[in-house]
This record gives sequence, C-alpha cells and structure tokens, in this order.
Amino acid sequence: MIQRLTEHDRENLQESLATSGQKVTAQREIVFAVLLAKRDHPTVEDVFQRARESMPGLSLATVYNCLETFVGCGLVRQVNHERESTRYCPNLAPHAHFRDEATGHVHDIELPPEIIQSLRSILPAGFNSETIEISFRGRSQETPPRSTSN
Amino acid sequence: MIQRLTEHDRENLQESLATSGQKVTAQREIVFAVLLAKRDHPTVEDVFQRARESMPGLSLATVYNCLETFVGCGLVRQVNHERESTRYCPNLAPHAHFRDEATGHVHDIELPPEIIQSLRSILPAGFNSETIEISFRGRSQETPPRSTSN
DNA sequence: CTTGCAAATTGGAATCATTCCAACTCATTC
DNA sequence: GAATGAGTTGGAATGATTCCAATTTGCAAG
Ligand SMILES: [Mn+2]
Ligand SMILES: [Mn+2]
Ligand SMILES: [Zn+2]
Ligand SMILES: [Zn+2]
Repeated sequence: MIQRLTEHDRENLQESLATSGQKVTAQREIVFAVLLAKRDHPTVEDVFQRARESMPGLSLATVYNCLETFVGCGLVRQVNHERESTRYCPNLAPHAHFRDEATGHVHDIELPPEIIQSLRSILPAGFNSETIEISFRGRSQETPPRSTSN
Repeated sequence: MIQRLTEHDRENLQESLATSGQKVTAQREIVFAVLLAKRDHPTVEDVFQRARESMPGLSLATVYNCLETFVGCGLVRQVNHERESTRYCPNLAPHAHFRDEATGHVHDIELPPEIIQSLRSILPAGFNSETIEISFRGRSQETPPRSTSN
C-alpha cells in the first residue's frame, strides 16, 4: 500500500509544479501517487484515506491544497456529477465521464477529436469555449477491473 | 412583476403534476411562472427573491420543494457548473449549456440530434446512458438580450 | 356546514463539502 | 544559526442543501 512514484511520474510532477513556481513536497508526492495508483476518480476523502496509509500525519486540509495545486498546474482534472463530492482524475487525454447510477463508479470514455470538433461547431458566433465537459449517467455492465497500477 | 401563467402553461403544470399524483398549489404556480418568465437559469435563491415579490410569505424551503417536484415530474432541468449553486432551466428541448466566465451568465446551446447520436455512439458496449450533460465554459460577446417573456 | 385526513408549507436546526485562518514546520538563503 | 517564505496543520467558518416537527391547507366524507 505504500505509494511510490516512478522516475517518470516524479519528473512530470516536478516539472509541472516548477512551471507554476512550486516545489515537490513529501505530501504532494504521496497525493499524486495515490491518484496514479488507482484511477477510480476518488473524492478528496478517498484520497485522504489512501494517502494516510503511507503518511499518517497528513491532514485533510493538505489534501485539499495538493489537489487544488495539481488542478492549477494541469496535472489532474476535477470531475463533478450533480452535487456530489468533487472527484479527481489524472487522465489528461480528452475524455468524457460515465457515472454508473447503480454502483456510483465513474468511468472514462474516450473522446474522438472529431466529436470535440463537432461540438465546438455548434457554438454560435461570439462564443469562445476553452473547456467542454461531457458526462453520461446510466447503468453499465461493470467491466472486469483491468489492472490500474502505474 | 406579478407572475401569472398562461392557460397553456397552467395546463402543462397541472398535467405534469397530476401524472405523478401531485396537485397545483399557489406556491407551485408562482415558482413555475418565475422560471418561465425569465429563462436565465436562476439559482434557488434567485427564484426565491423573484417569487417573493408576488407572494411575500413564501419560504425558501418551499422553493426547494417546488423545484425538486418539478425536476421529478420532468418540468424543469437542473443545471450544475462546477460546485456553484444549482440552477434551474425550463427549456425541455435537448440542449447544452454555455457558462460565461466573465459574467456568470448561462446560455442555452441547441443540440442537433446527430450530435447526440454520435455521442451515444462513443459509449463502449455495456454502457447504457439515459442522460448526457454537456457544458461549455468560456467567454462570449454577450448577445443583445432578446425578450424572454412568455 | 363540520370534521378528518393527507399533502403541502414553513422556520429553524442539522449536515456536510469546502474554504478560511492563524500558528507551526521546514527547507533554503544570508 | 537567524531570517525568510512556502507549505502544512487543526480547527473554525461558510454556504448550499437537507431534514424535521409543527402548522396550514384543500378536499372529501359524514
Ligand atoms: Mn463529468
Ligand atoms: Mn450544464
Ligand atoms: Zn477521468
Ligand atoms: Zn438551459
């Protein structure tokens, strides 16, 4: 259960933080590692629980801080469904989210560029959008959980 | 500023409520009228303020109740952006939302059926979605506010 | 008409995710 | 090894929403 980053992921973290003038800390490493280890769109509370296993003294406030920092430097995305707790996703590829109403699980849905393009094209003149968010809600026949280690 | 429903809208309200075994009340009429009068995706608080002008004794709890009832019988949609207060929209046609980051205004964006179709088609086998939500975020050159009376 | 009932409304308390804050810790620089 | 500034921490504050118990209302039955 101890969270460790690969060379590559650590560098990624280091550089992304550096870009916005911030540093790698033990807490940030662990929180980031937790996100990469299990890509199930955990809530802040989920991340907190998991990270605490490696760092018992970690505070909830710090988890909030780390996640906000990561969002700020583009390392992770926030995922909201209705009014539920915000979830966090380290998948940077363009994708939509599918929320299974039965299980509460959130799945990534790949977004082909042509769909994104056609969506942009429905915006009337004068509307400039930097972000498009797409979320599905329904039921799914739970995919056999393929390994999510990183 | 007094909120009144047209024959047609009142019938619509009456029938939608009846379908789920509920009745028209003075409070529900006014809340519904407020939604139709200004389709700017008001928050609960917005609706509360506006409705109070016609019915000073109306309570916030009742506004929450009415809106929940309307969502339940399909008369209005909830609109969420990030973690902001939920907004309400009486436009039942399939549409996406554009949130102007400068003004906070929310605009309806028409959704052509073929786009909806292509979105459904990106779902892997086993995923059945009843609802798709699409929201844009960005800036817009504010359209001259065309009349929104009903 | 009264009376009785179920649904709806109301004001205020409770919840709960998130934000705020002031004190404390740590790494780095002088 | 003192000063500095970013980062962390625990707890308080916030704010939208939900919950609840006490009325009120609209009808229906007697
Ligand atoms: Mn989503
Ligand atoms: Mn939306
Ligand atoms: Zn994702
Ligand atoms: Zn709308």
